Amino acid sequence: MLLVVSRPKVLVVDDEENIRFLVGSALTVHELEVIAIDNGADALHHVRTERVDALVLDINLPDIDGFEVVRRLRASGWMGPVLFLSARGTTEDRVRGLTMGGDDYVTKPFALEELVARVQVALRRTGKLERRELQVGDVVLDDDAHEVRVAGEPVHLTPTEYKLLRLLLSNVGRVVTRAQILDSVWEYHFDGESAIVETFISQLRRKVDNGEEELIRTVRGVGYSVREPR
Amino acid sequence: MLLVVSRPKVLVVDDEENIRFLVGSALTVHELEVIAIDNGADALHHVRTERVDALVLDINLPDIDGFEVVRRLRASGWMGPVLFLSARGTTEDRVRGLTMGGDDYVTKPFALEELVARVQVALRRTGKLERRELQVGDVVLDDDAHEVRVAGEPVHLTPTEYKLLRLLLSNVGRVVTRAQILDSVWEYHFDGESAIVETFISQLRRKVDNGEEELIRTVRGVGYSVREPR
DNA sequence: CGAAACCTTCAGGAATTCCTCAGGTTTTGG
DNA sequence: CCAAAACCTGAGGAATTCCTGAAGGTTTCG
Repeated sequence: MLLVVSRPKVLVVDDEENIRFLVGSALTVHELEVIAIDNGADALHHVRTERVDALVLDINLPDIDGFEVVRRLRASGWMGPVLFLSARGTTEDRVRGLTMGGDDYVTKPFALEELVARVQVALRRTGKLERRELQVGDVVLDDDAHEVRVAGEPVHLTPTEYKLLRLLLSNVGRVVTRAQILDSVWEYHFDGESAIVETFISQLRRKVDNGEEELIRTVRGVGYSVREPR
Repeated sequence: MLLVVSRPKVLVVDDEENIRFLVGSALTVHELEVIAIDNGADALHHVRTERVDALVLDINLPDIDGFEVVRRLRASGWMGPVLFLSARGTTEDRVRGLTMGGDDYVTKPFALEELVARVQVALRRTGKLERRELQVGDVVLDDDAHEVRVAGEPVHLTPTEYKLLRLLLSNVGRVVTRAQILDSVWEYHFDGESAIVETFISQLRRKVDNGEEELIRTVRGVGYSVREPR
């Protein structure tokens, strides 16, 4: 296991207490250090005086406009990734225009999960966070690139296929029951009669399970499992 | 037989007496040590001062929000698994966003068995609980992988064969009567004339009982038994 | 708005598993 | 030693479970 000497530090800047709390909690739970600030001036000051690895920044701030904050930071040499928050519709075009240099943006309301994921991607791109990969045999699932490779060759998976493969790979050596799959990949909390799991397993196999030794084993009457090959 | 020096310790935090009692009992029955606490502050204190291997945590606590509890624990370096409890509907989105990093959540009302299962899975993932394996001689039945190995080599069993072997192995040194077998493996509650037990015992022997010393002994007029070899 | 990508259901067919039956083998008791 | 009881085991049709392609519906994206 890795000893994390110091966690990546993310500055969350938003004037809404609620957003700060939600985003802050989400990032903290995912093992990031968080500083929450409610205005542009303090944000500027903080980035200039302490190490900050990424910025989550509302565009509409009470004092300095979010874009202006970034402009000044860039001018003073800070090159970290920025994730803009903006209300839907209002500034989408501007955002698109102004966030080219590797920066990103999400519109409120947003899914926390997605925001966390994007922050992590940004931190990994800048080397502040390790890459996360699941590998079994010659199948690699790269969570950052959101990409799957089989024997080095990229393979296109649909979102659901991806989730399913991810679930299976993160349970190597363990059987994943159909109920677990339905619960985790779909949101079914009931055990109805549906062949949907089979259908997707079938598709996954076609895409990922190339020949020789089968990656996804059927455990009759129980579910499916991926076994580490010898 | 293994001498368990110390059982995994699970902290149950919920302000409802009822829930604490139910969850606590269920976990205790499954050989886990349980501490029940009814507020966030005490929970924090306990985790920081004593070894705690997993947390079952209500989100709505009287003092500190469940997420906040986890946030603080993570900040102080505690990395154990957390299973959140939440009322259905109220916070599902937030929960989903905040529990990606290996944490889990169940919505009330929940099935106790499912909760216990999830806690056990979490503890196994973090190495606090051993794999569920039954072993006699060179036959190993791995309940997680749902797999049987003989002298290291995987052997394929059908679901019924698996259930039967499991029953026999979990009764090492004891005779399992035909009635018990019919009752447990099949749903027969009557003792009709049926050679089905013999048939499956026969198949099991062929697959699992490799030569030298027989694993499954016949106890004439009674049933079958597996004896720990010297 | 239209096209493309994706999700879901369904149904026929394939594969596996179950279970009865019947004949053989071993054990027991007198 | 013999007969009866108990057990073993192979075979095959029935039942279950799983696979997979096709088609229709929904969502996403330009």
